[in-house]
Amino acid sequence: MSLYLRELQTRLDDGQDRVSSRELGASLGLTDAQIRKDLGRFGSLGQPGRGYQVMEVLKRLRQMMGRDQSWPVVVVGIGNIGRAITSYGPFKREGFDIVGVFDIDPKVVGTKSAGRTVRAMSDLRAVVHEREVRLGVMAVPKESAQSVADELIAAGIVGILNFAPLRVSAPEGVSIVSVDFTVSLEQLAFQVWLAGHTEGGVD
Amino acid sequence: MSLYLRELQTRLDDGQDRVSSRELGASLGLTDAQIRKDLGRFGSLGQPGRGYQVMEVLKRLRQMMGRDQSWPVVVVGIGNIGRAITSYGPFKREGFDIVGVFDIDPKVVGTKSAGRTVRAMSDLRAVVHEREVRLGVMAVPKESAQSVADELIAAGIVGILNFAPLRVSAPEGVSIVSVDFTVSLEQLAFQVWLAGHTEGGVD
DNA sequence: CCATGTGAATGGATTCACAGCT
DNA sequence: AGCTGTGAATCCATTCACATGG
Repeated sequence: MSLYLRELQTRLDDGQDRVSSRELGASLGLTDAQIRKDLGRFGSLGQPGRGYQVMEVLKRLRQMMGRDQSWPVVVVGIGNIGRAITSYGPFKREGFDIVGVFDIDPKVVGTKSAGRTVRAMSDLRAVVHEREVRLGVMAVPKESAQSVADELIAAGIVGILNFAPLRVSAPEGVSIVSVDFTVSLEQLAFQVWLAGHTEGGVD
Repeated sequence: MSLYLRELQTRLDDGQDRVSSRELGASLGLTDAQIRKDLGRFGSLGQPGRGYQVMEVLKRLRQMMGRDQSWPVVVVGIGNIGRAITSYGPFKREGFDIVGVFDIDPKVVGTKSAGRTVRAMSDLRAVVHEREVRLGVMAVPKESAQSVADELIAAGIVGILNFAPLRVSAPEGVSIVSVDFTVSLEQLAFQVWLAGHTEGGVD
């Protein structure tokens, strides 16, 4: 769904002010009817015969998705992935503000990552409360993932972006979204494998 | 679907030799019927009254998904994400073998990443042909993403794992899987936002 | 005439329910 | 009893088709 935001933003940057469902569909790989259904959920924004006004829709979409505000974020686990995350440029532009980076390893605490000093987990609760942080990015090895998740939740975090290759469990009211590189690569390998085995015809 | 592989592998490592659809469902967040339907697609592997033999299913699943072989992989773009990828441990275990790392930036070419020397794009074709590589990981800025993708495809790559925040287009027969951190974070933010706004009741 | 919004139709996936095996 | 495999029923999402408005 946030793909809409990206596409509309791009078109706005290009100076486009109106767009039809057919155009959007072509860019996003969807049918025009699908676009209209999706946008229709946020109210009637389009003008029959003219299409949608990019700026209007963008504004409304951000509003509806709570994206008209800036989201403070904490990052836990400053290994290779954690460093990549803390220095990932696009976040800021999209309204995500990294307000603290943490690690459980005392050897890492005190070092810098993308200009930010890595803090100890004992500081987590204070930062979360002070900055009213609701989102946390967790880039730790799978062995410590569940316990770190528990710490995050205990500190008041209610949404975790998890990079560890396992399903972390969380109580009702806490959202988890996982990114798993291996799973993504496997999906890709499967698609490729399928493409190479369907020409011959599977049963 | 590859979540099955991961879960079953974990259970095998724990010394478990049989598993029921209900157990698997609980771990993966699916119903038992769903598990049976899915596994049933690969033939009748379960024994009524006894469940599934973990090793059997694992073997069969790998076979059916083309995962009984090792997949050579090239990585293009040795920035923060590229480095995280090249040093990401779980890949090797799951049968993905990084056989070459590349970058378009001459300043990066010749440096080392996770023990591997970064090579110039001009070497790409030779490596792909020699090692019969079909999969490529692309961790480059979005400005160069499409052109790098084209180079990969021209070199013979038929599956690209894309980390750039845009839809790269590819000809028929080439698979693209995208990982977009911002989109993932936005999904999370949306879920959290939703959870905080549905108790009060949306229209 | 072009494009939206929306009820109806379609298709696919998930769930139910149960027969049959151990 | 416990659990699989599978047709039937159900649900959800996408697509179609068209009436309506610019």
